[in-house]
Amino acid sequence: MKNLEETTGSRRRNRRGQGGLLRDDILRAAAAMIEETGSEEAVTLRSVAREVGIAAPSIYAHFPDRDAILGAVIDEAFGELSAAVTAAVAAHADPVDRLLAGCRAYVHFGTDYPGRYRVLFGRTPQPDTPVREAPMQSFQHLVDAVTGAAQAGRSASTDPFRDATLVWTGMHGIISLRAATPMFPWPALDTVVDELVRRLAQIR
Amino acid sequence: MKNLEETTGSRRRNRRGQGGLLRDDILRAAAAMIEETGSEEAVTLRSVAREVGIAAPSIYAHFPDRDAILGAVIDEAFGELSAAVTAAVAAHADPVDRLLAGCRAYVHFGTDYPGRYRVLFGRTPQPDTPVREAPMQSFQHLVDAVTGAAQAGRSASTDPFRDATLVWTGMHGIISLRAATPMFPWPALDTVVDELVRRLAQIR
DNA sequence: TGTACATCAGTGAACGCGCGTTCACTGATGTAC
DNA sequence: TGTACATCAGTGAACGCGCGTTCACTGATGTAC
Repeated sequence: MKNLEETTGSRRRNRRGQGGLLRDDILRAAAAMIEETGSEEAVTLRSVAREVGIAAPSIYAHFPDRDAILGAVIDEAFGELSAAVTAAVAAHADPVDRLLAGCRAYVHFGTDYPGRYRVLFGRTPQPDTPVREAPMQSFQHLVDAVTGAAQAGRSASTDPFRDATLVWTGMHGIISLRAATPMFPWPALDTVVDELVRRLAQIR
Repeated sequence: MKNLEETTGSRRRNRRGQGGLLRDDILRAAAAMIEETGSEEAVTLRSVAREVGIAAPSIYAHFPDRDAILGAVIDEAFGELSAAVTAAVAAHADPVDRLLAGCRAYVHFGTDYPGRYRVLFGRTPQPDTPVREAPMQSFQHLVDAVTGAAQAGRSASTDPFRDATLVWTGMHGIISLRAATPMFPWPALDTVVDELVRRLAQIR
């Protein structure tokens, strides 16, 4: 029988100078728990410590408090989302292909990692939350993609900002409504994304 | 100075036979707290009791446990949303007007009462959660509205189920993305709803 | 009309739990001499 | 090459808190006679 409380598991202490490795383990465990439970409430300082196999106070060497863990998970998740979209876009030259590929990558990230997507865009921010610049830059890339399609004569958009806003809204709707109502008979993901983006970005 | 713990406030005991009134007070308080805090975590059995001005165990006369309070709030919220949409639709005769009015009412409910909308459609359901029939019926009304517009020659839709799914997805996206990123320069709500619904329902 | 009593609408104290955080500490690892 | 020692990477116990839930209870209200 295993002692269930505060067990230290089989983890070996890191060597001198390698203390930072624990930070990565903590972030990995927190992200995994968000993905498994589908909510961030389950990510408590003590539950993360348990998952990693360390004593709860050991976390304070790497994060000032519980919120800092979640904040770091958010930063990392946004980096992953951004990288996935960028890579998908880069694989195509045609403006419409680039737009559609980026959108598919965005939606796939959201449906493949619903927990991580939720901490990014599924919560009402506290009034004192600072505005993050990175998402705004990514949105600008989407505006640019719609503009590019319009300039190539492939979109009827006369207001790329407005249409990019609609596209982003629609993609967010696909991700979060599917997560909220998994029993609904959803059609195949990629065809829905393509159709939605084509209509909202006025692709012709 | 007021005693902050477990104070009973100025509430008067209900008369015999009127015990059910407390149930309504509990639901009202729970809904108000969800709206104020923007999350359901804050709705604890004890915080609701505090808000109503009763002792915590008094709740057990009306709800078997904490989850039952939230479940009742959800049922009530869905009734309100459904009534708002039905009333809006009934005010119009033209098929496109009916569709747009219903969609506007849906989105307004979501943006006016983001907390209530979130408990309805903002969470990943537990695997054992029973499927609720009422939302499926409401979705069928949306399919009917798109079908009606198509039959009147006002929509190019050849697949009303698919297009109603897109419309629902888009409306959900408007509500939840606005709640998640309030600092974004969102355009006026009604024009966004109209444009989105027109494009996704293929109104002409 | 008076009174005993059943019922209803709650209360107050207590329980065990997991939480975030603090504090003083330990013991292996590397380094200066 | 040997050894004293500083440092690093953590630990274990404890704290006060709010939580959901239980239990035995209280006292006002209505009713039967």
